[in-house]
Amino acid sequence: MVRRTKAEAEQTFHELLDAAVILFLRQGIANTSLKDIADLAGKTRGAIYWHFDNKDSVVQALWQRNAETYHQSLTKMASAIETEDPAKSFRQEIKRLIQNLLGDEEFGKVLRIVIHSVEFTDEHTLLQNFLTDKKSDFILALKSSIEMLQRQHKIRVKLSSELLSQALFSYIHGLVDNYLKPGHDSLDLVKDGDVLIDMFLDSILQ
Amino acid sequence: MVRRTKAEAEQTFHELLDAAVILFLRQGIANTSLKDIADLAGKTRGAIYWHFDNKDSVVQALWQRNAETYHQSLTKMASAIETEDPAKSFRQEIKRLIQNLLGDEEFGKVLRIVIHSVEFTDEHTLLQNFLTDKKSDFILALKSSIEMLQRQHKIRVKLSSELLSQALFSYIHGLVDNYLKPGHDSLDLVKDGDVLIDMFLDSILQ
DNA sequence: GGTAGTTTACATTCAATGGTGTATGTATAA
DNA sequence: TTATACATACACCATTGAATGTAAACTACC
Repeated sequence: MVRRTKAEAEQTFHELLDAAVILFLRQGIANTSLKDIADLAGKTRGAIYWHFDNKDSVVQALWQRNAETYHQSLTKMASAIETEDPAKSFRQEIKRLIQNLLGDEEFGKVLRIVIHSVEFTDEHTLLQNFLTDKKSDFILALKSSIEMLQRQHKIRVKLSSELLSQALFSYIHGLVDNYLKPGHDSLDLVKDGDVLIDMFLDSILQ
Repeated sequence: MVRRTKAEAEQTFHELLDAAVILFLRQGIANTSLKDIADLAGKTRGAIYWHFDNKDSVVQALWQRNAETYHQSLTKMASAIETEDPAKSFRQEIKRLIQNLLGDEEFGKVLRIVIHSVEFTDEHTLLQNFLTDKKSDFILALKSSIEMLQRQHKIRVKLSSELLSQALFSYIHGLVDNYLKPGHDSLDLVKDGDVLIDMFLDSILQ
């Protein structure tokens, strides 16, 4: 009924996203209608269509709100480890990545949604391409870092940077997936994250 | 119109599943209606509701048709590696697991569907529980095998069997996920699967 | 600095469709 | 003759996107 101030509008934007997170986690993306989200946020679908194009764009907005900054810092990993002891810095960066996930609950929720509720099919949607690009960014950052370490002879394995980055990404992704998946015989990254990362890195780093 | 013979009925059962696979991979589970499946199979929804309870039960039937035997053999891993050289057998079993995936296209497709199209949410569905149990079976098989190897002092890392099995599962799952995900800068398990498995196992096996 | 005009931030309504589960029909195999 | 393997028909609701309405916030102007 009432036109809101710019600040209020931004708040409804966030309230809509907050509601979406709750419902996506609880009942999945496919099983959540835009009306569900609007209802929980105390708004109408009109508000949703004002702020977003459709359901996929809600998910994308969630990423940009709660994950994009972490993702950005991640893509700068290669230059971040140009220190006296790049191998050690590399270790730290990987662990920091996990710590970000553990320390920021909302980030974890968005990751859960993106990993466990977004369908990846042959007919790519805009959202799929968006997320696939994020994955590529991550792998590329790992690859650049690994190449830098290789030049400094800090890598003991004789595999290509391409393969090593894929392997490391797969491992991290697997750990995170396993950690975030509901149904709790999952693993406890809080307790064991550092050890698990160290184990893997020990096998490839000098 | 016509009542089919038992063999014909079994064939439509498979034709329905085949159509479901195609559509699930192409456009996702959520975006595929039962009518879509029936149409592609040249049947009607009546046929689907005769053979299955709902869409989720179609997915479950897919698993049972194309993945269950592999899964079964997998759960017997612990006893399968009770050989002269259990560490070597363990390596082989893990690699054989990957080879199964690479060698059986239909198995790969079902894995893709299960990994990339089934939503995992807080409100568990029957299908989710079904699949989560399969995951647990896998991890348990790894754990038993690892404990057996530990008793024979074949494990060099000092981590618990629980942790090691979670780590190995995560790695394998991550590799497979990465391999099966569409959008091809993915890794090539056909070429590099063995090397990637060896690298990981080298770091934990004597 | 008050006011007319414009845009914003939604709410409401509309139109159309699609999808599900079930119930019922039916020819044939068993 | 009965149960099977579907096809057909029925009833119903959910969801989407767009179109329209609207009051208040903001802007421009005198």
